[in-house]
Amino acid sequence: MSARGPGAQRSERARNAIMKATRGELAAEGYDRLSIDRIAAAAGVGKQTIYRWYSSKSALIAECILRGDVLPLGFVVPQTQDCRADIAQWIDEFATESRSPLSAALTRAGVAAAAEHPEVAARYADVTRATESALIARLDLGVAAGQISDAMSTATMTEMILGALLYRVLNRQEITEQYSEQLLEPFFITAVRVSRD
Amino acid sequence: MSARGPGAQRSERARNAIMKATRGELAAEGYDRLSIDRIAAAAGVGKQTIYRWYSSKSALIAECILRGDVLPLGFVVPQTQDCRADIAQWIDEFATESRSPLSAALTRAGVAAAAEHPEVAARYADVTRATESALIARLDLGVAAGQISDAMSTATMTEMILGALLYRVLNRQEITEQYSEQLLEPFFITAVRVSRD
Amino acid sequence: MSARGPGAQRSERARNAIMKATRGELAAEGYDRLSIDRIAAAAGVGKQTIYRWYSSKSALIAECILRGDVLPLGFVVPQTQDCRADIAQWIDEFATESRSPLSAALTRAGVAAAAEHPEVAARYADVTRATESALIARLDLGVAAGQISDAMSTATMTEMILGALLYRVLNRQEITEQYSEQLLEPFFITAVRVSRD
Amino acid sequence: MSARGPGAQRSERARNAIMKATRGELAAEGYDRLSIDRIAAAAGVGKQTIYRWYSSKSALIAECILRGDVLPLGFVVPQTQDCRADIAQWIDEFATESRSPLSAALTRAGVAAAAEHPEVAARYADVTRATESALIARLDLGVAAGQISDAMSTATMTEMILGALLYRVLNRQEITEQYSEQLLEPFFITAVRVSRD
DNA sequence: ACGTAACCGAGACGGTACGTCTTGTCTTGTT
DNA sequence: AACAAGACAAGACGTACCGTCTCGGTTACGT
Repeated sequence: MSARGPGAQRSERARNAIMKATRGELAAEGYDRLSIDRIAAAAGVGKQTIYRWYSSKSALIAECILRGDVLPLGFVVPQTQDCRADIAQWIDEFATESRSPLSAALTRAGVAAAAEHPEVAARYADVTRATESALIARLDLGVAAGQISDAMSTATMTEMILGALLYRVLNRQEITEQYSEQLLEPFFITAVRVSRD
Repeated sequence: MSARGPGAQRSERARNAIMKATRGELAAEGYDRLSIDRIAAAAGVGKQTIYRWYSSKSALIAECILRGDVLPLGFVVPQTQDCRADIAQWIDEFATESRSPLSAALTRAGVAAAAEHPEVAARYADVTRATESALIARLDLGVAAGQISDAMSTATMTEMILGALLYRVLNRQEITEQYSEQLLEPFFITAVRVSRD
Repeated sequence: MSARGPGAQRSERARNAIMKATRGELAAEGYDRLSIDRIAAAAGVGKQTIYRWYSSKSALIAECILRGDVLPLGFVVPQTQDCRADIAQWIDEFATESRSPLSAALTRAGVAAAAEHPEVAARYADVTRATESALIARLDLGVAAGQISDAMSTATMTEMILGALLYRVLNRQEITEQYSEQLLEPFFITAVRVSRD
Repeated sequence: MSARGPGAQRSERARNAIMKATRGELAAEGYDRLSIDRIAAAAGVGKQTIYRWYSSKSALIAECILRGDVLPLGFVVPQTQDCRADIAQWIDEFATESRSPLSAALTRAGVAAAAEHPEVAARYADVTRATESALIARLDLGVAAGQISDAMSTATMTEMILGALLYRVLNRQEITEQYSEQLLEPFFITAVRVSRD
């Protein structure tokens, strides 16, 4: 029946159960207060199975983040004609997700973990880098199209946008629609602005 | 004259020693891994003396933040004629402070604590609010003086600036001078920009 | 009259309240689990007032025992013509008292304290010695009257009787009337016995 | 073969080390003043390993008593022709053991624990019951052989003897040879006595 | 009559030990 | 071999008391 050779193969069932349980614990309890025993019990898994694959609590969270289970950054940046609308849509998706208490709790837990542990921060950076790159690429196109001023680096723009969004989540403030819109205001050369000048 | 009933008075020496030791632990170990036993020992204080006044580890960190011992936000925003230079100077001071590993570690620990615990977040907000208000006030003057576009809220500008700065600290990236300068670029109406339009 | 210098006199109210509260704690909680803090609170007294007069928990219990508040040994041994009836009556009084759960608990607590602390044992001995002496004296009269065999020491008889009674209290077994009567059986020369031989 | 599911089996090494360390603490410090932390350290065992198997300090002492580590009652009652000599020998063994300070301290600690905690008292009773039964059985043979008066219950005789012996240990008085001998005097029908009547 | 000294209730202090919880390792038996 | 279960050593957690010290305030002697 089994396609296995000698010795059991790594159980994908166990891996997924661990990830799911970790995500649940992270959301419910936060980063500290998270208990490996509880994760093992919830996943129906022996503790050693966790420690076999993850050397520590931080490594476990790191993997969780890397899989995209924690930070709500997995949205695709659209590529229409309208640069501002594309970025705005990505921000809206993030904002919408962040309004779910569970997702916000996960984000905070992930940030806390990254703040505390360099190894988690490294994984965290892998994920944010992907998102940053996508946003930067889209903004670069906007610069090329003359929709965005080239007076500042698009990388810095991205950090300002992501920074402001995370700042709101960490401070437990809602990311309203108006707020989202305002984030783009300073970067785009608008008709209104041009005409006013 | 005394405002309290009978019984020994609270020892200010103990309180200060606890705060100082807590700060040291935060910087050295981070928020989790922080040990009350070690703080008590370092402060030369009984554990109960800590627990008498702070109901939990989080409450202790919260007080530490409120006293301004953790986040490097205590700088005064200058009030010269040049709005951009004033804000830039505040950012430079923050950036300089953030280059100290100890200060960066403290900031990360504080953010992690705030991310995890609403009560810490509340204290954290008390402190950041003061800084935000000062920056907003200065920016508002800049708007009035026509140095800044009124197309977006100064509060949002402030959050974008602080968000970007914290984002760098959390990601363990240095806040370079160029980065600092770029943060102001999108908000100020410059001669170059005007002429280009 | 007073041999003391200036200053407030010892508060008899406080002393009594402490003794009463100690007795209550002993009966309710037993010897360990007894808390000076709780005694002070129950007595409406500062802790220092307890420590001023009693150097330790044991000294406090010792005083409590010495005042006759703990062991039910304060009964007078009657002196009628009938030695056996006199001793039997004393035993009955002890037995009756020992059936009160509170009194039995106090006795057990006192024995536990004496077993643990030589200083308590010394006070305990002061109290038991008085009782032993009274019983020995009455038994000696019985020996002189030919009612008791002189083949063994009356002191040992007394220890066997008290030992058996305490053994029952410690083991939480009731001291029944039959048991009390049997305790005297081996020591008295009875008509029945003489005639049978 | 195994009656248990998967998982590590209870470590007999740990159990024995705990018992040994508890006995040591009991003798050295007495029942109160006994510290679980110290026992764990002395036994080279985690505290949780103690609490996993013993719900409380009292339960730990109870087990210690049940294993015969505390009360010196493990001697066999001889069965020769001479009942008085048999009982006398058992008493002598107890008396000899009780002269060891360590053994006396253990006895006092055990009695104190039993006096304070019903659960300890129950285990204590399990142990004393075995000894009582053995003594009663031997005394019953003596009654059948006409060496002992049947005027009183042999159970009560046993309690008087054990009570007197414990009374001496608790009061920190030595059990001398004369004292031991006198304990048997009232129960046995001697030639002298018969002739006197 | 008044100051001085010992008392008092209250309660904060530096500590010890508690009993619980979590971590990461190790062992046993099952799949 | 990989797994679930779970015992283990280590040690941090927050709680309860300990015995000492300090705070204001209150007697009650001795001058």
